[in-house]
Amino acid sequence: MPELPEVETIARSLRPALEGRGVVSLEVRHAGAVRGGLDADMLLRSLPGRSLLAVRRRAKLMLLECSGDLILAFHLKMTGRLHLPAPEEAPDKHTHLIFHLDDGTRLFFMDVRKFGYCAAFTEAQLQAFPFYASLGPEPLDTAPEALARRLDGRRGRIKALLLDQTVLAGVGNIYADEALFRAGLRPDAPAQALSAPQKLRLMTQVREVLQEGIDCCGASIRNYVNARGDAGAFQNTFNVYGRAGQPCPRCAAPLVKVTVAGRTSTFCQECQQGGGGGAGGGGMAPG
DNA sequence: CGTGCGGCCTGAATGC
DNA sequence: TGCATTCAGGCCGCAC
Repeated sequence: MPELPEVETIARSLRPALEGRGVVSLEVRHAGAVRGGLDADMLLRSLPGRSLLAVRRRAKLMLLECSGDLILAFHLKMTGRLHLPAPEEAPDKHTHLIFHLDDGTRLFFMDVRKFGYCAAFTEAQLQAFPFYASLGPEPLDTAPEALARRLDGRRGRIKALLLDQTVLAGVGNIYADEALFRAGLRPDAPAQALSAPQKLRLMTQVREVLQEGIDCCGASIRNYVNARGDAGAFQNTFNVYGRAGQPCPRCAAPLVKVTVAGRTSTFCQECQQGGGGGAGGGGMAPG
């Protein structure tokens, strides 16, 4: 499930292949993959002949900036992929869009579960797109103090806020659980019970875990690979995600699983606290 | 304002 | 072996 580090990794693998290329044609094999902005028919008519100027990432969105004020925004959701196939590679049944480029290469948009989408916008339409317009700050471009302040006055469980893309952008279930472990905070801790140092430590750990994810080229859970098909390595460093029942890497107590904000959350009841207790509580050494 | 749930969608894993 | 159930979860819409 591509979160910020995975989308960033894919962007980096797409850049050398796409930037400066022209789009010759588009094949729409599943019209439902095109949503928002222009519909599939309009995109089919308007895309050919444009150049791909830049590959950008915002939150978990991949943005392909085209000539003539057109931006393709891809959300990969859980199982979406942007894939640069080998010349002989045939599209499978999950390949919904095929972009044919002027050097004879192709870009596949694939998604087994069809949650993901490609939406085409003008710059002004993108800025007005509600999901895009409401996105919070990029964690890696924002000081941890400023990120921590975005939790001030917020109620609700801390993990729900980490996953709320309007609070901060790009964190999903994996990185939320890992950051909470490193910060020594329970996922179900009430945000209003956290001290200022706890909030700051949490946001510092959010930034660290996202940066380490990028440095590892993402986490390969289930099917994630970059556009060239390479797996990431961050999954090898998980402390808690997907490890319910296994020993805590810090204290060896069995990790437990709870549901917070409708998502499975794994944490250590010994090492992760609820927020109220002493300010002295355990800070976690990373990794 | 916040919470919780169903829906979207399919394949892998699990259960009987 | 085979069929049914559960789980995975980003985001939205809705009820409370």
